Amino acid sequence: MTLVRPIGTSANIPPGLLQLAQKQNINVKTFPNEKVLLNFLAGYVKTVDPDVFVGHRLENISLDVLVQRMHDLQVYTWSTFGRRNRKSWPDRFNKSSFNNNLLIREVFQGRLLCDVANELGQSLTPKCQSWEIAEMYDVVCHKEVNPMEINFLNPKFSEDASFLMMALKENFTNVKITAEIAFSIQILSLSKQLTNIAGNAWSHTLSGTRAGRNEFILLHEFKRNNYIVPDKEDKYHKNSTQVKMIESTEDDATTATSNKKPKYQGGLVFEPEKGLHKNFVLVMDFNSLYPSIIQEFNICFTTIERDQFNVTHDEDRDMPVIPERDSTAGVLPRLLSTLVNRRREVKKLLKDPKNTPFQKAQFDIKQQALKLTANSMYGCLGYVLSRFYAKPLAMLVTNKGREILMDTRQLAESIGLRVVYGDTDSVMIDTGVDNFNEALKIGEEFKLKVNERYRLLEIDIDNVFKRLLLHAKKKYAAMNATINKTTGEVNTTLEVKGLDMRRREYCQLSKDISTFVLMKILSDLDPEQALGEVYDYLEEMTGKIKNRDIGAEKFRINTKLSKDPGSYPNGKSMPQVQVALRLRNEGKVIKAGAVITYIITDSGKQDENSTPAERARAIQEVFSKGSNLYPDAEYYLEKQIFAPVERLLERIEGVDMMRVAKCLGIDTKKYVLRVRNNEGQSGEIMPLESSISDAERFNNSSFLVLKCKCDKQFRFGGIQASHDYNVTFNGVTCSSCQYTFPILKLTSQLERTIRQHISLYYNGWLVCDDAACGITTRQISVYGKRCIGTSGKAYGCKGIMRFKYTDKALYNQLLYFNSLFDVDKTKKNELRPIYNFDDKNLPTKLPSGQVDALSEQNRETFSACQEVVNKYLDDCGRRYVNMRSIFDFMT
DNA sequence: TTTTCGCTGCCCGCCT
RNA sequence: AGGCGGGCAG
Repeated sequence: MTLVRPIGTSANIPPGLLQLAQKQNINVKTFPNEKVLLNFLAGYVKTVDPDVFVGHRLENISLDVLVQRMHDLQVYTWSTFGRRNRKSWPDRFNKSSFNNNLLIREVFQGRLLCDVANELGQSLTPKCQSWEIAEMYDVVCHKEVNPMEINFLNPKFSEDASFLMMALKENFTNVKITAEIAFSIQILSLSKQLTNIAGNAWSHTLSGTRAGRNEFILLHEFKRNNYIVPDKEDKYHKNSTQVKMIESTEDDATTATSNKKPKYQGGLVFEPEKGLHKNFVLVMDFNSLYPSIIQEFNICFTTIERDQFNVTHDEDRDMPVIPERDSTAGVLPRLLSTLVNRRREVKKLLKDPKNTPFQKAQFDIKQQALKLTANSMYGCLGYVLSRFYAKPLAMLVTNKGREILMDTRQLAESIGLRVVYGDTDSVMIDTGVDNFNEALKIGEEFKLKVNERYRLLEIDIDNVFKRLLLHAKKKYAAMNATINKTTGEVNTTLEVKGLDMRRREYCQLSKDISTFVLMKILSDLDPEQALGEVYDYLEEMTGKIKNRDIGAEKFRINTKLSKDPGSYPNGKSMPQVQVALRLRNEGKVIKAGAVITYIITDSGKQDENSTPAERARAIQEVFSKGSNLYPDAEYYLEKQIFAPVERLLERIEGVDMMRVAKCLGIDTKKYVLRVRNNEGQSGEIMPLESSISDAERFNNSSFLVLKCKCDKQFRFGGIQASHDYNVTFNGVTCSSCQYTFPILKLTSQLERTIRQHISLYYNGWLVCDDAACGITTRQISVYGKRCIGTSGKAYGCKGIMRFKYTDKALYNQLLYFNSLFDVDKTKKNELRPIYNFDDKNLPTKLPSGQVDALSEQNRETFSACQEVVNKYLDDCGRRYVNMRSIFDFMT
């Protein structure tokens, strides 16, 4: 049924609407004004007496308006929307308008409000990005629908019946779609199961919060076990005087985004071995780690002494003690054990072929609800406002989690397995084999070894990756391999976690291209060929984008506004904010928490200097007819395609990033600049890195030049062949006068040279990295690292000022001097040569036996020299870090 | 007669 | 470096 009233200032319904509705078989009722309509609706609700209202965004939009209008129009039968018969509006109505959610709750008391897009709905549809009704329909029901933009300000709605009818049908469709979504995600079934398990109010479960459910399940459980539960606290009645005062003082109502600092340490994440792994990689995963830890170690309010803890804010001292291994299980572990066992039983029923599909669906929901309940237990331990807040217990759980993960890694490595990554409850093991079954066998063996260490805790093989590309912590892509047991064939599917293409701020086109690139890189193709195909594809796509051959919907970017759009300090540079403000100007309601869908449009040459934020347009505006707006090819190619693709290919062997940039039509000058910037920034001081040879590493370092008593100067390169000096068992000897350098002379010359380098460094000459400018100066621009240019006023040159003698170069120089006296390196023949290989006058190499002997004989002398260098190196090393952090903005 | 909200770890981009 | 913003991961 659809109710209609006249729209806008007009007092009339467009003529012929009812006939049209009848013809199309749609039940439409018309009313002379809004008040009559609302009265009818109230009466209708009373007769139908529904238990549940199902809708899309009821909480903050629809019901808000409905209740407000009933109040303003003095609809006296308003209370039929709930089940309490009431005459006067709640007192709360006029005061504190900031949370009318509670008010709505009160009005609808006695009936359930089920919102498919509220927090609960969103938690059941994690694949959605904007939770628009059309998107949810697509994701959940796999059906497409084209949403219509309805602007009732348009006067045609009060004149043209067929025009209005379209809008009414749109509403009608949306209602049907919402119902379909609600059914599809089984939101009512699931919330009912959750409610049954926890023993709270169903209406509360439907609002989507976990804390309340958790509180009730614990209340019931403790009551059952004859415990007295902690009192409920509010602002007048507080039990704990000490801790919470501090924590609640700076709660600011104006900031929607809570500045939540972590209260205790959480899960452990291993540094990934970045790059492409071509062997089979096993993903070993502890099944529901935290609930299992609580059971395994008997962690409970009743088993752990925690009053004395949580005082010093020092984790090591506040960490409670684990109960004895054979102590009787506490309430919490028993509760979790019950939940897990019930789930196991339900899953058994699920597999029983005697059950109907309907019953199976019911069991499946129940099984899910049990899992959700068990898993939300831990989170509430660390929730400050929880009635059962227990930081010591939460700390203990995560502490055990870290311990277990480290132990698991150690176990793996002790039996020669390579752990390439791990996050909180999982380890990835590079098996080193390229055969699925072999890999599986390694996994099974490891699984046994791990599981025999624990009573309850269980690790399992979650996935087998044929290829794995690790990009950073929590960011990777993999070819997930499964084997067909009958044919023995290995199938693979792409699995991506955390990468740009998983994020809603990247448009579909960007995701498509990233997917293509990954499929190629992770395929069985010859690497060179794969890259070739990637280049070609990128070039082809660039052409299509520039020619506007790709539909604008592929360019949609989603971003959430957590705050009111007006209150962003940097709003000017944020496209979402600009779009939100435009929409608001058009009269749309944009509240904090809205997801903005927009496109960066082409400036069309009219305004060359406009920023992307200024050119951002809401999706509706782009699609409105005659808009003449197109996606900004340059912006998308650079920010949405090149950037993610660059990150994907970053560590792929043989990739030519310059060519990638060229394929995408990126201004290569810009790119070169950016690369050069990053080189210095990523601070490639890695003394541990032994992969590069000294010859390479110290390529740009100055040689150590010694001056003999006889005035002869020569390059000193450690124990290696030279025409100018020999190293004998007495020390360094000049070839022309046979003078042997005493240690003191050697060290003093070394020290002098080092000081020269340091003073050169402190001269602090800057040079602009733009070759066309090339200005050298010691003047530091007030604009930070920007080149001050020839004018001295920071325009005219876009270059970046860099230190001529960088701190890195100095550090490297010292390392080089150190290496000259490194006898172990000498023996391994790893010193940097002092002659070029193509030198005509190359001295004959020293025999290795002689090198070994000389090395040992001079070990003491040389280590004295190393001491000298190390004195400065230590000093510099420390300063290196500090200087970098202080002056980083201008390097 | 009063009402909200699970946890931590990590990466990326803007501005100052 | 800090602040702000974004929202992925477990």
